[in-house]
Amino acid sequence: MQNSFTEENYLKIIHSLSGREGVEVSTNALAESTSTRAASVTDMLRKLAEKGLIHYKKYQGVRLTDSGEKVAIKVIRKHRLWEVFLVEKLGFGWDEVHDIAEELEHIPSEILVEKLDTFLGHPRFDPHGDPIPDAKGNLTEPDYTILTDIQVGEKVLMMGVLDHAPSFLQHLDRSGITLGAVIEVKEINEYDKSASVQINGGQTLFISLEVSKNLLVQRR
Amino acid sequence: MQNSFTEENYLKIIHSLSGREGVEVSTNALAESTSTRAASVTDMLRKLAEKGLIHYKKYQGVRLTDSGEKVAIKVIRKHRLWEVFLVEKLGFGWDEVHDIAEELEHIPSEILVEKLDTFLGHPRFDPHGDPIPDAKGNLTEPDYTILTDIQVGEKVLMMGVLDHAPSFLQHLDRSGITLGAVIEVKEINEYDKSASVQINGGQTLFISLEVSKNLLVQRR
DNA sequence: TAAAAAATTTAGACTAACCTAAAAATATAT
DNA sequence: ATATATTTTTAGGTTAGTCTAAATTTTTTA
Repeated sequence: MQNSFTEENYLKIIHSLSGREGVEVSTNALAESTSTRAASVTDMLRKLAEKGLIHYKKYQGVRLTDSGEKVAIKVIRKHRLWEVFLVEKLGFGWDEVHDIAEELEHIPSEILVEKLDTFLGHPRFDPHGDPIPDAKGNLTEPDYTILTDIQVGEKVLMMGVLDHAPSFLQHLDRSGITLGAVIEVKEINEYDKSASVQINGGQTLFISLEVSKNLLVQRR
Repeated sequence: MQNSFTEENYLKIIHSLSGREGVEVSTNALAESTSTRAASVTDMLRKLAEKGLIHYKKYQGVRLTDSGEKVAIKVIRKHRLWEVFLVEKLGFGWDEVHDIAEELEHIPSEILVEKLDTFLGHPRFDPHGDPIPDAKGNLTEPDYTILTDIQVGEKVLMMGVLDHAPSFLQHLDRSGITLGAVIEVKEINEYDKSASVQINGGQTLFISLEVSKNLLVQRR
């Protein structure tokens, strides 16, 4: 039995909100993320539970079943592959692709996804540094560190972002902070935790705590 | 105001059923093509008329308005561009792409279509030989001739198909009849109008009237 | 630990797109 | 030209996904 566009979205959002440990997701959190009302979420949760896609006990929050997890990961795989296509092949900016990929991710056709994956050369990461699950549904989260956890003097590689908002990504573009950039933390301001960082051994710039909190980096 | 997936489909089908002269399309024909019941079609026609997308008088059949025509042509442009993508870039066969393109054609984003068009090198025809409308909505039908109108002794170029059914296309594949092939009509059987044709100056084969009726060719 | 606040669910409605059955309009045939 | 057949529309209903308002459960606070 096929899942609807809307059902797929709920599963994807439950996946992302429940994090790596598969923690319970609240009705209100889902209402917020789906831009609907809590009452609508409750209706949908009952349906998803009946289909065996989520574990759901009234008032207790919700968690994906193995079968729900599978569906969610397939959607995420499609989303991220399409994002690669849009950026690498069509020349979109990383700040422009999210909404279009939200639509493309629901196109149903296993063969399409696999041919797209091959066409793109089996990319491991999407344009925001998020890992792309493989065809079997294996999704291995890289051990990224948030920039706020990096000490003064350390040199790290910029590997991803937590916030995918266009305005944030555009801000990074203007600062010259791209995936793969080398970031050296020169100084941290005790008062507001803003940082002074050097990009690729060149330009030094100040970044606010808000920005640091959303940058995923890797020690080398 | 945005049109729904379903509305776009009705407009596209009205376009194709009303042919080049913009003839009236009947409710029953639409019910057939949309795989719904006539009563459902009537509901949708009332809605499309209210939106100014069709001319509709009860019991009189239906015709696209200029604004409906614009929407239909945009959908057709997207459908055909995606088909080119699926065949040229992803390696699908021309018999495999229709259903997937039916989904992709409804992805909303003007920029996406234009970037896709550029990526594909502004193709003029889709994998079945159908012309692709340009960004301004100009759709010029080439002057194809149906193979049944070709006389014995004439040499023509295979340029398109009327029937897009996978089984028909696969039959052509097995016969070596591809777009661009040179077809020379060697003989026409008076009794059943089947023909004997030579492909690319090589193999000679017999094709039934049913096949001839669905082959679009061009005199040179 | 009882009262207040917050979160969640239930009840009842709405819209889009579909359905069946019956009525009305148009077309065909005698 | 009237009777019959066909086509189309109307009437009333269904499902998915949403809503608001009210009721219920859980959590927090005093």
